[in-house]
Amino acid sequence: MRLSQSLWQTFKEVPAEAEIPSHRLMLRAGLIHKSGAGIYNLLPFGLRVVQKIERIVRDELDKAGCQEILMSMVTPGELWQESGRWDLMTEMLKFKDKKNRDLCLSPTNEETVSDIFRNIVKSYKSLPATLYQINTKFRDEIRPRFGLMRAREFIMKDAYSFHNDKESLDLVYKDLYDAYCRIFERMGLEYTVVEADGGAMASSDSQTHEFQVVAETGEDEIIYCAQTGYAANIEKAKTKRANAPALTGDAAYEDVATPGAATIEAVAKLLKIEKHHTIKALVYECISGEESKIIVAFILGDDTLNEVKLKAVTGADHVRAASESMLSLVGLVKGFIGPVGLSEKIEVLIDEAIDHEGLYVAGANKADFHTKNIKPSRDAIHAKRVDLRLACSGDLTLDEKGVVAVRRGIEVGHIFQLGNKYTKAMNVTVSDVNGKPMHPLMGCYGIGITRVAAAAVEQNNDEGGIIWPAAIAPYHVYFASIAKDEEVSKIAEGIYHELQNQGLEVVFDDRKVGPGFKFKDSDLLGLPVRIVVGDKTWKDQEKIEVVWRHNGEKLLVSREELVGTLKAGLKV
RNA sequence: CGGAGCGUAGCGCAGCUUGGUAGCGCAUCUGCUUUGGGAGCAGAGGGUCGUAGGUUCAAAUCCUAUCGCUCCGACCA
Repeated sequence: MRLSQSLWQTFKEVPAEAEIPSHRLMLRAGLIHKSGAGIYNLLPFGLRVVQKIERIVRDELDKAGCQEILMSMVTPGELWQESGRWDLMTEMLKFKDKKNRDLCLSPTNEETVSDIFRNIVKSYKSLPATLYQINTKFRDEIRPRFGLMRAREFIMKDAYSFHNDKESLDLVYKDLYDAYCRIFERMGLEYTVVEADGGAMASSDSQTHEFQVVAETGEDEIIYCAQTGYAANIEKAKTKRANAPALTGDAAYEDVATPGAATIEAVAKLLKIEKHHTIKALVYECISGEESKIIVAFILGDDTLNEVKLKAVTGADHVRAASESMLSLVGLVKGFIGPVGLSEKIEVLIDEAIDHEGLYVAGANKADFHTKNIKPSRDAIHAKRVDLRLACSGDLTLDEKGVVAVRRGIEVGHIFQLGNKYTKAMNVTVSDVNGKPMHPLMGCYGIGITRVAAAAVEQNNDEGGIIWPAAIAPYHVYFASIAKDEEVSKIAEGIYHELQNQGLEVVFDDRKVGPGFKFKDSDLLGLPVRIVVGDKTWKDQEKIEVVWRHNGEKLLVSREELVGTLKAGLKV
């Protein structure tokens, strides 16, 4: 590919809108172009990256026995009404056609694939079956951001499997898990597989894993233990607190005056105790459908509540902190809420990190008073013990064999066991061995293709620009011809053709610009290797300069050695 | 949806306080000279100052409304 005849423009200056490295660099390197909030066009080099990613995904999924299909991007609303998600999926872009029929742009495709499946598959003998597609998705995110990282329109690979029983689902789930590992390994990305929360997609107790590309700018927090290998999304992570023993004894509880001490900080200071010897009350409004109820959650004074866990425990669709007016409505005094003397009508949860036999200080349920020597097993008998605390750096794993740390990650893949949630809702049945209808079990498996491209840049860049892993780089070689001499220019032309004939993907920079300009563009675009043919090195020693982008290693090779050197380094 | 900020040439910005001929750098085009880390000189093209009202002799500038974009939060498979 000749740059002199290509549509490619790089930018020295960064568009003000771009905040994170991948977004900045992809704009500057001329890979993408923005049309609107969260809506991007892929330019030639950007598209090639996406195609490279897709090729790896297809290859591994086909090997894993999946079949590719292509589902319509526009879906009839009735399918979503059937599954009950028409009103639940708030980020779905809905519209009507000329005949006033409901339609939407697919944010995901469980409904469509179920519809296909129920119309085609009749027997248990056809199972298991796994279908996938690589297609554009549209999610009308409340806040799109970071370029391709969280765009509204994006390309996703989504796969769906159908099974007769749990064993079959487990097997295919494992196959896809392994395929995903191979996919991200082949792409040259540093990733972690973490346990995750099923969220709105599946129930919270179903098996689900996220594939997270490790990067500082990631939107997700991951709890990771180097010693034991434990890894989980912080939303899901279960850990143990380290070194925070409770006070012990048998003293009866008693109220103490704590005027104005409405925060844990103030109470601990006033009573000269550790924060983890206090119990903090958090009041939440838990909303399920039309109904909402008030729940009081107790956690240790210096812990943070994990709202995803709360949501899972209460089975609510949404949880949110209760407003002050709601507190007074149910007779709670903000800043002085505690388990003793609390109305039995209020549902109470107590975190497992609180020692049931320990002694704690908590609010006395009246202004300016706290209660000390509260022993949960004796004094908080209405409270249901559940895991609510947000894991944090320094915690121990549950088996106490390792210490965990927090990392940030970009979720590039997510696999779920859906069970029969959708096959039931959509009435998908096949005949079982006895000829009776049964609802197959489902699994679903996603990879954000365009997000992978952004994540790869996020993980691999320096001051000069992008450093593409060879497997997903738009081209293999950046060939800067900086020859002025006509003879040497001809040699460069010859080398360009030779490389192409050898199957190497070459960007031939034959533009009439200075060498510095070409080197800067080369670094910015970030192809794995740059070669340079110039008058000096060629005329003096008939050598070609080879520079590897990832480590800056520079060497001079002869024309005979060139192809071998490149192929060995690129592993192609 | 709550909070903050920004809309002036393709990109980055100045001008706005105190109303009076729309500017700078990069990019683009032409010519000449250059060529191993974003070259130099000379010249050129490109903007109804987001949009719509209003105030005024006069609005990029003041007022009102509206649209768009970005960031933080809420939210998010």
